[in-house]
Parts: sequence; C-alpha cells; structure tokens
Amino acid sequence: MARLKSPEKREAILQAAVQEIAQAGLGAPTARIAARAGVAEGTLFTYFPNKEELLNELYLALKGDVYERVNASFPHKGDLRRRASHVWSTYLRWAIEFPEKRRASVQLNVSDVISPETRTRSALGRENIDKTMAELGRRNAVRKLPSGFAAATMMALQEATMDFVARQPKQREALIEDAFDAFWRVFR
Amino acid sequence: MARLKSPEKREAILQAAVQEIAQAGLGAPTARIAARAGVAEGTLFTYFPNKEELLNELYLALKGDVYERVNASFPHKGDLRRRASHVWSTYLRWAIEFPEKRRASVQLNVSDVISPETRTRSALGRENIDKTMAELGRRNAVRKLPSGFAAATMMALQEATMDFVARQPKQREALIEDAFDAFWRVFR
Amino acid sequence: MARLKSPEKREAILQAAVQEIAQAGLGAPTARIAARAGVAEGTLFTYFPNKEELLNELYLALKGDVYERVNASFPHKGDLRRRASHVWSTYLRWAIEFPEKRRASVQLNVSDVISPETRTRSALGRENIDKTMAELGRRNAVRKLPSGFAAATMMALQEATMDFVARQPKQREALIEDAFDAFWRVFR
Amino acid sequence: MARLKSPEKREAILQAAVQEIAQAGLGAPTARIAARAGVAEGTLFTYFPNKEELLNELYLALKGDVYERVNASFPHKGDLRRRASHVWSTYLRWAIEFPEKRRASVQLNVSDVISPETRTRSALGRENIDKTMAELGRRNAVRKLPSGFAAATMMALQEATMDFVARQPKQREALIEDAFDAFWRVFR
DNA sequence: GATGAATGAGGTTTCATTCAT
DNA sequence: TATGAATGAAACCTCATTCAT
Repeated sequence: MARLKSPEKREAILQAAVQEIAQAGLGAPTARIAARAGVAEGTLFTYFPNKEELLNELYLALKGDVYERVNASFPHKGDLRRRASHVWSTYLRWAIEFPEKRRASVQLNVSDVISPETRTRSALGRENIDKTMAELGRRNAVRKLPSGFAAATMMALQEATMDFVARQPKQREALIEDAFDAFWRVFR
Repeated sequence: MARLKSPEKREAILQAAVQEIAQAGLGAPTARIAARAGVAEGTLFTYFPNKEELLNELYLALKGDVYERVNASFPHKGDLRRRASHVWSTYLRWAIEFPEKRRASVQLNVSDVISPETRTRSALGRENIDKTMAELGRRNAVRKLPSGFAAATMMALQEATMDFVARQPKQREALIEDAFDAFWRVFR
Repeated sequence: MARLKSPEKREAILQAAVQEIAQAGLGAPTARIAARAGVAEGTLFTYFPNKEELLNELYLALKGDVYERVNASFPHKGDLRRRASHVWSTYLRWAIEFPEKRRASVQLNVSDVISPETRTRSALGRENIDKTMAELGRRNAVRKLPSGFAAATMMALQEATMDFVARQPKQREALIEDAFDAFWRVFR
Repeated sequence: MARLKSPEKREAILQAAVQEIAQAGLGAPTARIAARAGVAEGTLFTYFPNKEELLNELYLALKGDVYERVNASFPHKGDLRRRASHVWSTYLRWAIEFPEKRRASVQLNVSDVISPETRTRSALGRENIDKTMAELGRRNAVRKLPSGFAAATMMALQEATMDFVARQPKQREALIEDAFDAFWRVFR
C-alpha cells in the first residue's frame, strides 16, 4: 500500500497557514505556506483542493481549538457569572497564548472567503458558549437589546482586552479579571 | 501652465476605493478603483504614488471624516456622560449611514498596510474623543485597567451594535441609546 | 492620449499562435505565443481576455482568410462545375500555401474549444461556398445523401489531396485539377 | 514469484483512455484514465512506461481493432468493387458502432505523439486493405493521382459519411450504400 | 505487482506600475 | 496632466512521474 495521507502533514500545513496569514494576511501565497510546512507546493493541494478550502478548514480548526478548551472544564453546575467568567477567561487565555491564531482568526472573520456552510458547521461544539450568552442576553439590563448582543459584546470587549494583555503580559491574570468585571457590569 | 491636479478627481478616487474595498477587500485592483472613479488607470498614480499610499491616505480620509462630525457639535461644556454619549452616537450614526466606509475602515485596521506614521497623523483631530476617553478611563470602575481601554471598549461595543442596527434599521435610535447605556455601565 | 491598441500587434499574436499551434497543438503555451509575437506575456491578455478567446478569434481569422480569397474572384456567372472548381482550387491553394494555417485550422476544428457562437459567426462570408455546395448536393447522383454531404466531401477530399501536393509541390496544378476531376465524378 | 501483469488491467486502461480522450482530448490526465480503469495512478505506469507510450499503444490497439474486423470475413475471391465495398462498410460500421474509439483515433492521428515507428507497425494487418486500395489507385480514372490517394479518399469520404449516419441512425444501411456508390464513382 | 502520496516544473492569468503619446 | 497599452513578476493550480509502503 502507498503512504497514507498523514494527519501530521495536514496539521503542519494548517499551522504554517496560521503563521503566514498572521504575518501577511489572507494574501499569503500558498507556496510560502507549503514551504513553511516543509512540503512541496503541490502537496498542499493533495490535502486541500484549493486555497479557499484551506482557509475554510483553517477557520474550523481554529474555532474547534477554542471550543474544545472552553468545553474541557466547563462548569455546568456553576451560576451564570461563574459560567460567563469561564468562557471569558478561557477564550481570552487562548487568544493571548496564541496571538497568531487569533490574528489569523480575525482576518478570516473579516473576509468573505468563509462560506455560510462553514459558519454553520463551526457552530457545532459551541453550545455551552451559546447557552451562556443567551442567558446573559435575557437579563434585565440588556433585555431590550437584540439576542446575540451579549456574544458580540464579549468578543468585542475581549478584543479590547487582548491588546493590553499582549503589551503587559505580567499583569495578565489581573487584567483578565478586571476586564471581566467591566464586562459583567454591562449585564448587571 | 500645466493643469492643476483636481481635488475632485482625488476625492473620486478615494470614494471609489471605499466602494471597491468594501466589496472586494484590500486586494481590490487599482484598475477597478480607477474605473469606478471615472479616471484612467495611470491617472490614479498621479494622485497617489502607489497603492500603499492610497490606502494610507484613505485611512486618514475616513478617520478625518468621522472626527469632523464628532467635533462639529461637540458639547464641550457637557458632563462626562453627555460627552461620551455624543461621541458614541455620532460615531455610530456615521458607521450606520456609510456601511461601506465602515467596512473599508475595518479592513484597513486589520491589515498592516497602515504605517505607524499614518496612525500618528490620524490622531490629529481626535483630541475631543481622546480626552473624553481618558476621563472615562480614570473612573474608579476601570481605574486598574490600562489607559486606552475605554476607547478600545467603545470601538468594540459599537462594532457589536452596528450589525444589529444594520439588521433592524427602524429601531436605530432606541438601539443606539440602549447600547450606550450598556456601554456606560462598564464605567459605573 | 496613450498608445492605441495596435492592430499589428494583434495580428502578430494571431500569426504567432498559428505557428506555435501548428507545431505543438492547442496546448501551445501562451507564453511562447507571446514570445514569438515579440510581446510580453501579459500583453497577450490585453488583446485577448483568455486563451479560449484567442483560439476562437484565431478560428474566425483563419476562416475569414480563406473565404475572402474564395469570394475575391468568385465566378458568379459560371456554371456549377466552374464554380465548384473555383471553390475547390482556391481553397486547396490556400491550404497548400499556408500549411501551418491549415494545420492550426484542423486542430481547432477537432477540438471543442470553438464555441457554437463562433461557428455561427464563421458562417458569414461563406454564402458563395454554401450555395455552390447545396447545388451540388441536389444533383441526382447524391440526391439521396443528406444535404451537407457535398461540402463534407469536398473538405475531406481536399484533405486527402493536400498531403500529396505537399510532398510533390511541382505537380501542384496537375494534382489539383486531377483531384477535382475525381471529386466531380462523385456528383456525375 | 511475483504476480503477473494482468492483460485485463492493461485492456481496462486502454479502454478508459479511449473514453477519456474522446471526451477531453489528448490532454486527458493519466490520473483520470487510471481512475476510470479502476486502477491506481501508479499502476498505469507499470503497464506503460509513460503517457506517450500509452498513446502509441492505444493507436496500435485501435488500428488493430478495425483491421481484425476487416480481415475476419474478407472476400479474397470477390472482384474489386466487392472487396472495396467490404472494406468500406466494415470500417464505417466500426466507426459508427464505437464513436468514442473513432474520436480518440482522430485525435491521435491529428497530433504528433504517434511515432513513425508506430505508424510503420500499424501497417501490419492492413495488407488486405492496402492491396485493395492500391488496385483502386491503378484504375484509369485516378491513374495520374499519387498512390495512396485511394486510401486517403476513402478515409476522407467515410469521415464525411459518419457524421450523417450518427445523426440519422435509422437510415444507416442505406447511407452506407449510397455513400459507397459516390465513393466508387471517383474511380469509375 | 499495486498503491496513492509526494513532487516541482510549467501553465494560465492577474495586477501594480511605467511610459510613450 | 491624462491616458491606457505594455510589462513581467508572482499567484494559484495541474499533472506526469517517482517511490515508500
């Protein structure tokens, strides 16, 4: 039998894509991605039929990456604040730990290469997050704002937080906590 | 004497760039920008030495556009909440009124074509905003968070708001106000 | 004003295409066609939007080339044999004089890059030929064969003749005449 | 002992090549040919050293296919017309019965991948045909035309006939006969 | 022998920029 | 100044062929 398509190589390509996209945006040449992954230009296309697919798969991989973390130790029995705080800090730590992944993620979000289908698929595994956000959205303070506002607000406030954490890594935990307090106040 | 470079043409190119970038991202070909502006491909380069410069100038133009609005009726004598509310709603209304401008603006922000110098230059005309944000940042609630957090938070929360307003244009004013309340709570 | 798109360059590209296709088939690289035409790779695409269009335009140019010759001295008042002979020999001489054009023409015909629309357009200017062929097809000898058989037969028999003329150029005129006699006998 | 190369697989590859080439021309990827043959990409190259060889072998196979038929019931004792008619209709029926084979055959003929050696080898098994054609060529009517004209004419006229039969399959036998009459007249 | 992943040269096309007009 | 044809580097992708398994 011939060699099997190795998951390692696929992973290497996705990781290389993260780095290149973080650096050069979605215009990053497939040739450079392949080179960084240590495979031939053509090999990339045995793992992904074309660049668009690669980008979509990358999107899913990145989302999956975070969701997995969030779900891993999700405090199902905790109260709302506890659960919101878990989502908040897990997410934020991920973004801080892997700044390139976050950067790539942002680029993918802003662009329109991500197909609706991919967006739908990415929702899988996000149930815990979604439920928590929905609950937040039903609180009196924001009841009049549309559903989805809570999630969007979290994304947005995290965005605002990350940059600062990136610049002051030592105060990381304090910043994460203080920023969550600010976030929480929106719904209090 | 030679003809003068017409400000109208320069403006037309910038406007065309907004549309094209909103539609196709920063990869939008200069040829299409020129075409939409109603000038020849080469003409674009008599107004801007290269694409990068065009993009930087566009960034400045867009920022200037908003700041001008904010400054136009700035309530210098109002209290903090009043001033913050002014910034909030002026900015938000601009983004809602010109969705393409906002989209282009986002693309430019995310990318790294905007030089540090341009970012510095863009600060001019933002004094009112900056001062208001700084004041917000000194409030007890967020005192421990880094300076700049207030501004970043506003940008971020507005981002979260816009999408909803875009989808429910009729409730625009209510949404803007309710979202500001949420925003304000962060600092309360 | 800028340079105008020069018909000479367009012509050069088409001629270069003829040579390259005659030599290497329809797979002939656009880069080589451009090089032979003495223009840059990219220039080819300012004259033809893509390779397919180039091929279609080439098809039309080649057809037009022959038809022009046939029409130039068409003996409208001659009897059927006279007119058939004119078509026969004009066509044949063209094919013999420009073997590469003929070879390119054959390749284009066999392939499926030529759109139906192009085939339709190519019919313009072929009225004299068509009318003559139709008249041939109505003769008793071939009355039972479908319309179009005469034209197809001529094409086919010419094909058979060309190769021989190519190999024995000195007997060209005699061969053309003798072969026409054979052709004519089909309808006698 | 190692497995033997299976003749069935070889045959499957050749048949697959016929289909693919009929559909997509000689540019048909070896990968698709292999896929259609139900073998792995690499396997194709254990049966044929490279694509060019495959094409040459296919050419021989196709020619052999027809010649076999012609020879099978060749009327060695019949007069010239009888023998010519046999060749004519056997050949024509083959082409009509296997349109893809014919299409592939045409593509191969037009291209220049077929080596002179292959052309020579393909002459084997064509003796009956050749002898009949040679005899036709010596008839008074075409005596002045080069040897080989008869064969070429037949090919050519058949080409002209096939298309019509393809479009009117019901009149097949009548068309074959009428067209042969027309063909015969060339030599009468 | 059979497999199919891996390779990289080469193909078509795009596009920022230049420059003759 | 204005124009748009010309340029050629570089992008994405295909495919014949090799070779580890």
